[in-house]
Amino acid sequence: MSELERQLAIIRRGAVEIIPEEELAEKLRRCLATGRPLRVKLGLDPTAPDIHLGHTVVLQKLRQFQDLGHEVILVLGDFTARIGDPSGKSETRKQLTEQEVAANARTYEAQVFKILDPQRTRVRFNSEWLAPLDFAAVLELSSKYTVARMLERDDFAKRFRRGLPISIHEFFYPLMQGYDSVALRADVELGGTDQKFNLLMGRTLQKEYGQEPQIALTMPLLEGLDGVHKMSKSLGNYVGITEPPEEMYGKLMSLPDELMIRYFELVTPVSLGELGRIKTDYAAGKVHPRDLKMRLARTVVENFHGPEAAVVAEAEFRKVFQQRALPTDVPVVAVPEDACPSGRIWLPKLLVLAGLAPSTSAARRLIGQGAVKINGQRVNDPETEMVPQPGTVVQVGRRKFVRLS
RNA sequence: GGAGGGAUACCCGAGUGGCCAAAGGGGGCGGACUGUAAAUCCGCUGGCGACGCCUUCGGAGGUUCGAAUCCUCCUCCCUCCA
Repeated sequence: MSELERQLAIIRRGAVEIIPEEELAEKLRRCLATGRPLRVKLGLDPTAPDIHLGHTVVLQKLRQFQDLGHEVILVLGDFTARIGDPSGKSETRKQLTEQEVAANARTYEAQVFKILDPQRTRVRFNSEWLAPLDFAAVLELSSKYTVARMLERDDFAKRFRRGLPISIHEFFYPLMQGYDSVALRADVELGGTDQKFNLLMGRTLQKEYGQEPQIALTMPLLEGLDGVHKMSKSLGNYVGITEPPEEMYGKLMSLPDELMIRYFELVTPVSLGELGRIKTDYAAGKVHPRDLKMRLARTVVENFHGPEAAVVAEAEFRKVFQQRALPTDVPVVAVPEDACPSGRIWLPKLLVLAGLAPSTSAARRLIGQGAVKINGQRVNDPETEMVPQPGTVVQVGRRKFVRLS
């Protein structure tokens, strides 16, 4: 396999579209000949600095570019964010102060460099080149595109058809993002599939400004732990990359089997060859799906917390969920004196105090449903009273434990 | 500016004077099974030391023995016309 083919294969991994692939090959060929790396751009929204696995799909791809010797430019859309929100239908997004943007940028860096190589990454703010544009420049920019083409964009088209409002300024978002590519002379821009229109805008504008157009590379939107909706914090189906190792490992083990391969492909650094082996072994039934999933969980945890942490997390998982034993670290909770004047405490009350149930009503239900154990002993009577002896372990469901102090 | 329709629990959505803490579905949570997967089955899904009481059906008043349901005003949303 030639170097060009090798690079193309790696870049293609997991990608939904590479528009157009021939041009990418051409750019790569030139790279190999001249030694000048590609400039690969990714835009980030500085309003949401909490990164989860879903965001890492694109970061992982950037990392692959870096490993191939290319250069990555992260564009923080501070200017874009200061103006408002493009896709929000009704609420105008609160404007960010410079301090907030700076703070978010730092948070981003801390997280992003868990995946990216800092040596080969540059971070830029788009206010750098967008803020100085005057109205004449904006007019020129906006003359490069037509309303009809703007309305081709899916969400605009939909809203237009339904008679929902589209503010004029929303048209500027793709223009601004596209202009980022012009300002940076990007060779490639990455994004989720939802970014396709914006990525293509970069191509169009670059051509208008006399540049060679960038390649638009779209990556899938990763499904979350529910296996249905895309991963997002608000849906609660996410794995945050700063979560503790045990948490991360456990969450990944609850992933539906169907998504394992996809996760291997999109969010782990396993090599293409290894990935191929995993796929065939799994398809042939050579691995127990559970074991493969454990490998996935281990790999991901390793990636963010290191190999030792991964080993510990796995051991912990085995202990708690396979052997049904107590976790190593059980949070300790103190029972306030005044909660049990008679020396005994009503169990539902205890569960609430310990944060194991939201209300005594809910606690009663849980007890009635056989979810509650004291020192491993199931309790079924909601009227149970007990002496809160230090060391007593209270458990609700499979994963909530508390030790009394 | 004119005409009409709507707002019900986490979401969708029934209910149009008492039997309503409010059908049904989704989601979620527990239990069984198990591989913290899927599928399946069962239960729960406002609060309160509780077979009773309290607070909930956009908001504020009113009618009534009794209101999610009827009346008045207000807020917000949608559809059609201009």
